[in-house]
Amino acid sequence: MKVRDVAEAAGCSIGSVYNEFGDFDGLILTVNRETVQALTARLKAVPADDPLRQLHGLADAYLGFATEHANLLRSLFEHRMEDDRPFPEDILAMVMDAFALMHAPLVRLLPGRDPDDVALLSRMMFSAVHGIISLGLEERMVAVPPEMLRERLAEFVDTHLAGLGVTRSA
Amino acid sequence: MKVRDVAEAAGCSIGSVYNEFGDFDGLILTVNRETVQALTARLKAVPADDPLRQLHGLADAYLGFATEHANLLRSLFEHRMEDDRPFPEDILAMVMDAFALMHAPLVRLLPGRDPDDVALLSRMMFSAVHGIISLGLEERMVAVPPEMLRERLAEFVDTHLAGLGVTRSA
DNA sequence: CCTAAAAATGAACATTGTTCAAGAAGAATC
DNA sequence: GATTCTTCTTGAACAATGTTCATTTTTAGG
Repeated sequence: MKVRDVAEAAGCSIGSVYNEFGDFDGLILTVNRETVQALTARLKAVPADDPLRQLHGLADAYLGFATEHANLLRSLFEHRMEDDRPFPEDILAMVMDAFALMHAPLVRLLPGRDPDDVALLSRMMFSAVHGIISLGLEERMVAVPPEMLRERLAEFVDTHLAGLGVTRSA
Repeated sequence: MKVRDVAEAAGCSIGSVYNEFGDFDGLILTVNRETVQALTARLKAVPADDPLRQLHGLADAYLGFATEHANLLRSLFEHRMEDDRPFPEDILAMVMDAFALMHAPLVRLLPGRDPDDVALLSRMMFSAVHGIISLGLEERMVAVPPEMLRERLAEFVDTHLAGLGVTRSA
């Protein structure tokens, strides 16, 4: 993404882009905000009736979004602020909202556990799924091939839940 | 990293940097090669006597390397080639060598399984661990806090192995 | 209409990757 | 040692891109 391209696409001058977004970071962050919102909308569309089915649905929805918008997700997770400025709070809050959707079903599946423990478990599961998907879609390095990603991701979720003591029959 | 800084640090001209590395990509890739080699050396230092202890050791070594050289690992995994040129084969091969160290103990722990299956499982586990560590060290977004990363990572490995049917007593 | 505030503009600047003609250094031959 | 040829090194100049800001244009108020 280039400032000049944005200006041309918007039919305005370079200066106007700066008036609107402040600087290049502001431009990127605006895109990232829309990315989080689009992702959240997609995750919210997953049925929440059965927690196990919901977890699989969320993983699948995340995979779908990552497949269709690989660049946007990379921008969201890999962008570094200029001059070590802090990451905007509002984006963090939006990501947390999206994450809460993944946290909820795990809480239901592990009713006996310490809530703080479940919070860390869900963070870990999200990071793991994110890693599998993002490396898998890179098609380089050590990665699960994209065409197998869907079923293997489901398998991963099942395996990990089994390790946590969740029985599939429930 | 800037070409001019490299030239100054090396005590030569800008042109000499280009004679040596070709272009900016060549410079980055040279750094990435050293990164893979350093990582491999570190992983090879993990004792291979007991496969379960080895897996934990490898995860821990990976975390240690990522903690000490966050920028190098990011460069290795996030760098995109200019002009969509293909990723160098030799680096891929070196990464595969490093990865084989993680694959081997899992093969020993799952002797009954189809080798292709174990290959995919180990890729998935590596991607998962990579995701947990890289997001965790970012300290932003949904991530496992760095100070808890070590023990939680071990817990993750145990949980996933349990899900795969590996008993800790062995 | 006139004036003041607000917004838009794009030329000019700073940084950084890249090129390449010119010069320096070295090797080979006599 | 001198000459020539080859190779290496240099850094000025160029290209691409983020950034600034004095100027111009537009809008709003009276």
